Amino acid sequence: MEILSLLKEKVQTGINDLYGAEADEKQIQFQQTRKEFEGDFTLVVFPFLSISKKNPVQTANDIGTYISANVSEVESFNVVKGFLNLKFTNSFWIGFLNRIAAKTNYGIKNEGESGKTVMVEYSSPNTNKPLHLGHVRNNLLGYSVAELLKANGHKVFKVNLINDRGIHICKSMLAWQKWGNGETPESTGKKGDKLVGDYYVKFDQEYKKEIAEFIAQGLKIEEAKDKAPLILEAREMLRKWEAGDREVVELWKTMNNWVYAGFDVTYATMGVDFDKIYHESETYKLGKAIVLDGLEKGILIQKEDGSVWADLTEDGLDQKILLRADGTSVYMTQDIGTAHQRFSEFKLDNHLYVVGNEQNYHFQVLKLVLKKLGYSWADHMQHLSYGMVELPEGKMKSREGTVVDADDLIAEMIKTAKETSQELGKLDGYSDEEIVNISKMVGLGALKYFILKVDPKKTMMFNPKESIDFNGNTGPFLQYTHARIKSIIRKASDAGIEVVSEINQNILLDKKEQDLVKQIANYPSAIEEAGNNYSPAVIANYIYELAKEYNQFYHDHHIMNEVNKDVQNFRLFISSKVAAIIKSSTKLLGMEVPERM
RNA sequence: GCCCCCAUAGUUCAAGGGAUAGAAUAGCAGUUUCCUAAACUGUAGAUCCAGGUUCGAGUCCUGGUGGGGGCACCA
Repeated sequence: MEILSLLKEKVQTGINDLYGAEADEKQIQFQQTRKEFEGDFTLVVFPFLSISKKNPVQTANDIGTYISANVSEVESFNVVKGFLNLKFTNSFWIGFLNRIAAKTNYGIKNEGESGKTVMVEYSSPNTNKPLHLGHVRNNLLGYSVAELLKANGHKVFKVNLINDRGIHICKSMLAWQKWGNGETPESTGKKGDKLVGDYYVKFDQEYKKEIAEFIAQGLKIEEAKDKAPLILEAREMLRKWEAGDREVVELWKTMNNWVYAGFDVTYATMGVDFDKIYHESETYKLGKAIVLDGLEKGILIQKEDGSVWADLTEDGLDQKILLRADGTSVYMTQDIGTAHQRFSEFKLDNHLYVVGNEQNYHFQVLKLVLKKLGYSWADHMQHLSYGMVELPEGKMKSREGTVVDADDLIAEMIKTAKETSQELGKLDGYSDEEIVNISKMVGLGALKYFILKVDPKKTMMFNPKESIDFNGNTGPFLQYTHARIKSIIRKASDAGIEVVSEINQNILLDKKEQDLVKQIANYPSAIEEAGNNYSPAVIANYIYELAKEYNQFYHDHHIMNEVNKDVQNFRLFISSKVAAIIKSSTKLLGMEVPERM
């Protein structure tokens, strides 16, 4: 808040006046006053004791006296130990509300306002199997972070780099060729990504059988894995693909298109989108020229077999291969190329990669290699390294059938939302269309909030046996709060009462009302903090606090029955503001909120 | 073997070096002639262990224990 910078300034001059010494800006720490104490903002005075040469209470009293005399917005102060609690005047808070009254998009900056452009890469799936819960976290995070960056005024490009080539795709293709009997999504009624995924699993099963046979014949595991006919065939298929073999390329196109159609459905239900989609089949050769250039300049090294490496041992890391002996690229080479391509194509101030923390080392190396190659923009690459989603029995493993399928999970959430609504009788008398819409909003809202409220960096736990809650600190709680407010506003409107655009300066706010107004005032800084930290969790926590405050206010105060018109106007006004903030903040999490539920 | 990350109520999550470590859920006890009880109120319950730095440590440092991830001419 603007008032905070004013306070900091006054503290500085105050300390100068009182003790004749300069206070370091960093020493001036304001925090929100805790609920159990009287006040709005609190200054921690411990850092000034060496300057004041007095005890904490005396020092706090000195500064408090100075501030309340010199800042008209400060009504009173109190001191608890080394903490100076400042209380603002009633009219300060009313004034604040009147200042934001006309703002239709309070707290949100316009995209482009900051003058910065950011690229956010997220999702980036493989085309050999359907999306699972891990991808869901990635997608929701990527989407939400992109929205947060927009809300902070940046121009944002959302991009997806689809991994549509490589040995894993060939495995699905080969299995389909051998055992598919010409099955298609149409003939089976299966989603394309599911169908292809089934053949990926089929390959693995048959491959394992071959390995087991070889081991029974006395081969070592490594050797068996390397010599199994299926893997040899898959490699041959990859070779043919790279050589442009028509039949293989045709099959590859067909099956990939099945997968894309399936992904599109999942993306659409999750509500995520992209400004641009890259395909690895088109980018995997990028980077080779850059690497060869680096070799020529002596930044990279070449081994006897002709392979090219980056030597990072001086930086405490290993050597990293960048080109194979046969001159082909590896993953890292491609990332070097795509990064270069993007920074050349767009004027990017920042490039964020939303990728799991299992790839921390990869990104560390990527940045380092790019810097060694002399690209200063490498410093503007950020890895949003998010934690894994774990199940009670540990990591999800597709081979062991413990993956939580994205489509199944979403469908389950929507179904539960519908059942819960019906049990509570919430949707009685609603049209089928409304019931479907609201169930979708609530089910997805529960899922999205559940995932996004956790700090992205942390590993999170999901227990499929316990369905995601709809009570307490949940998405539906926020939606319910919104719907309740909308209901009041409708009732008011029916009674001929509209939300006012200015509040009477003379009404007195009680404690609960002040708490609510303070939380409203925190919205812009919550958006900034969430953007700076790439953390939707910051927003999630903020909305929850806001909704909780509102529900308490709602419980204790009447609106329609309030006889004092000014007070009624005020309560209707903050209700409407809270609803607007819930709507705009949940949107940053990719959630929708219903008008009623 | 080497490197990185994590450890908070029974459980799932919060806490920019600052006050008495917050919520939710599960448990217990309540609130509906009153704008939606998917709500509200009360109650009980936690910083892995041992040292250290600091006026002050869940947060920083060292060591240990436990868990996860990475160390491929896979992507």
